[in-house]
This record gives sequence, C-alpha cells and structure tokens, in this order.
Amino acid sequence: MAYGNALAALADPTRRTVFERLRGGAKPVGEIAHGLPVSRPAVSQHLKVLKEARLVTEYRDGTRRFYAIDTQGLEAVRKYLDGFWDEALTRFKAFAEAEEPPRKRRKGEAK
Amino acid sequence: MAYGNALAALADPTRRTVFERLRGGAKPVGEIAHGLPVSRPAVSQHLKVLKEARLVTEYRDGTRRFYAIDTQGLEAVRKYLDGFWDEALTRFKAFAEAEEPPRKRRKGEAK
DNA sequence: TTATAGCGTAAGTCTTGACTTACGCTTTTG
DNA sequence: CAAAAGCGTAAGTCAAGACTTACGCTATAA
Repeated sequence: MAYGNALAALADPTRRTVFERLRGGAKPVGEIAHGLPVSRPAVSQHLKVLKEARLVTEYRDGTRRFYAIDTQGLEAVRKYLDGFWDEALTRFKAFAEAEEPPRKRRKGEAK
Repeated sequence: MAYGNALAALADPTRRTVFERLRGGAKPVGEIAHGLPVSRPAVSQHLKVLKEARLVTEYRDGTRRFYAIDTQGLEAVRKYLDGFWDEALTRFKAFAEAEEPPRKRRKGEAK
C-alpha cells in the first residue's frame, strides 16, 4: 500500500508546491526553496517525505543535491484511484443520476 | 483546485477505509461504521469531509442517510496527477535511468 | 402520542506534523 | 590549508485535526 504514503505526502499544500516545482526537471534544493514562503530546512523536510513516498528521487552533484519526480509514487496512487471506476460503480452513478434518490418507500407502499 | 481537498481527504487511513466501504454501492452510516475501530460520530465526521471534497454524495431514506461514491472528486485528482506525465517528464525519466546521475563534472573537466 | 432508530453536531482532549532556529557535515574553491 | 557553498538534521513550538462523549434533531413504529 504505497499509495498511502503518497496520498499523505500530496495532501499538504506547500509540499505539493515543492513537488510541482520539479515539473520542468531535476532541481537542487536551493532553487526549489527560492521564493517559497517557508525556510530551506522546511523544504528539505518536505523532500524527505516525498522521497519516502516514492514521489521524488535524489542524486548528488558536488555539494548540491538534485531532486526529480519519481513516477513510482504517482503510479501507485493512480492505480488505487482507478480501482474506484469499475463497472459496478459507474453503473450505480448512472442509476443515481437518472432516478435521483433511488426511491423512498412511503407509508402504505409495498415493500 | 478541487483536488486539494480530495487529496487531503484521502490522506487519512480511517477516512480511506470509510471511502472504500462504498465500493459496492451506497450504504447507510450505521452499516459503514459497523466493525470499524472508531465511533459512529467519527465516521459521520469523515463522511462530511469526504462530501465537501466531492468524493461522496448523500441522500436520505427515512431516518437513514445513504452515502455513495462521487466520481467528481476522483476525476479532479486524476487530472491533477496526469499533469505530471507529460512528455518532458517521461523523457527526463528515461534519461535519468539510462545515464544514472546525469553527469558529474570533475575537477579538470571541461564545463 | 410516545418511543425508538438513525443520524449530525458541540465541545473538549490529545496526538500528529508543519514550521522555526541552531548546528554540523561534506565538497568545492582560493 | 582555511573558507564558503549547499545541504541535512536536532530540538522545540504551535496549530490542525482525528478522536471521544453528550446531546439534539427528524422520521418511522407502536
């Protein structure tokens, strides 16, 4: 259940911002943190959480550490969400939208 | 940014359990809460959060309230996640996996 | 009508976790 | 060598939120 950690990681807004800054490709921590309303150590802590959730990977170049998006965590979440789109579900949805509250039994009504 | 609330809602394990119990179709609160390690009011509170995140819908039948999965919240999250699979990203991933740490400049090396 | 079933909500507690500053480590530069 | 760059980590603070019990509301049943 790797999707659990990934969902928890993506739940925090600032951590999502950190994650989104990696869209264009790998970036060092300082560049990620630049302009954010939180301190650099805070960004490091967020990156640690994202890494444990398989949402980012890390590699070092000199004194800098580059972080990049890891699709493993994303795939885990995607698969989890897709599990809610099975036939029975969409069938129920169509049913509910067509008939509204499926049907209320009234007093003298046949069961 | 409806995906924000949905991600936050799905981050909590017990709330996810509540959500997953709706897979088979709509259920009343009592049935959802039955067997869970938390109280029924706690389940009600989780359902409220899920509803505000467009992850469940509610309708009433007599004294009971049925909850069912709402795909709106799920679609919002799905779209958000899909935004991380663009070409540039997969291209980078292939690049990183092929060459490992992209390249470290060593002392006397050309820049 | 009164009682019961099936809920939501209020209020309070207690843990989780997002932040800060201070510090230390490793690698490059002079 | 020493200094600086670029980080991660430790420790402490503080607010968010996941629980609990108590209570109240509405709809069916007796």
